[in-house]
Amino acid sequence: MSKYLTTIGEQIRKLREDQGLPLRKVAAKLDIDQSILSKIERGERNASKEQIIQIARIFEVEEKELLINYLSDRVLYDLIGEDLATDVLKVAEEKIKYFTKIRNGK
Amino acid sequence: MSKYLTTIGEQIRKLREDQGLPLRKVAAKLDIDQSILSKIERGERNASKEQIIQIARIFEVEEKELLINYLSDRVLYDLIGEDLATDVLKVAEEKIKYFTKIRNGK
DNA sequence: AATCATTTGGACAATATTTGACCAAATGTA
DNA sequence: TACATTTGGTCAAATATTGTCCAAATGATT
Repeated sequence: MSKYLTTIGEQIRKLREDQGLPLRKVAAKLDIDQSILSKIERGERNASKEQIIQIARIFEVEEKELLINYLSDRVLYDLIGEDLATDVLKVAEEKIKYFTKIRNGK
Repeated sequence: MSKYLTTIGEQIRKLREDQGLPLRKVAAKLDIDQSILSKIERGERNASKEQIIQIARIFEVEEKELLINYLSDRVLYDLIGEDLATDVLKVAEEKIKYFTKIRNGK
């Protein structure tokens, strides 16, 4: 079972609540309004990559862990309602393999 | 070897050139300026999903074939410069499986 | 070379989307 | 009740997207 089967928003909310911090405090560190953070946690707004990195620092978790969850959510967002979604991801993987192979000299 | 190891733009250009059509003609059918189509083919601009569907009709190819290439390009665009790209795609696939399972009752 | 068709690049305007502040209402808690 | 926290909605500013238009570059033909 992967540890990523949750949205980035849910993950952030859990981190915050586990530390017993109010939106206000965390939002202040991120230099945004608390209502924006509330919306990010509920998936109503999008966080920027920079904000995700700051959040990783604030809660002292691996940047990578949050980024993977964040980016995979964004990828899925592109595919909302597409029944081709699974095929698309497979092709995307092939392309990445192919292009990185090319980049590293044939 | 997959048939998708090309960008959607390259694929469109190939379809057009194989039929010996100028940008002007195809652009007219799409109701956009030829320079825009030129940019789409070279990956400098993005096509809309509706345009991709029209293009499939114009060249009489499977909508699905173009859409998969189109969407996978968009997915990869989100991941430009990310060395986590492969991990992200794997997690995205897991999430899709997971959520569609949820949707279909448990 | 001259001409004509095609393609490309860049400036520009119009439109749409994103981002965040702000504040009031709702909810939770002591 | 009183206080803290969270949420929902409106608004303005900033940014991104989309397409037109036209001139320059490139390619093909005679």
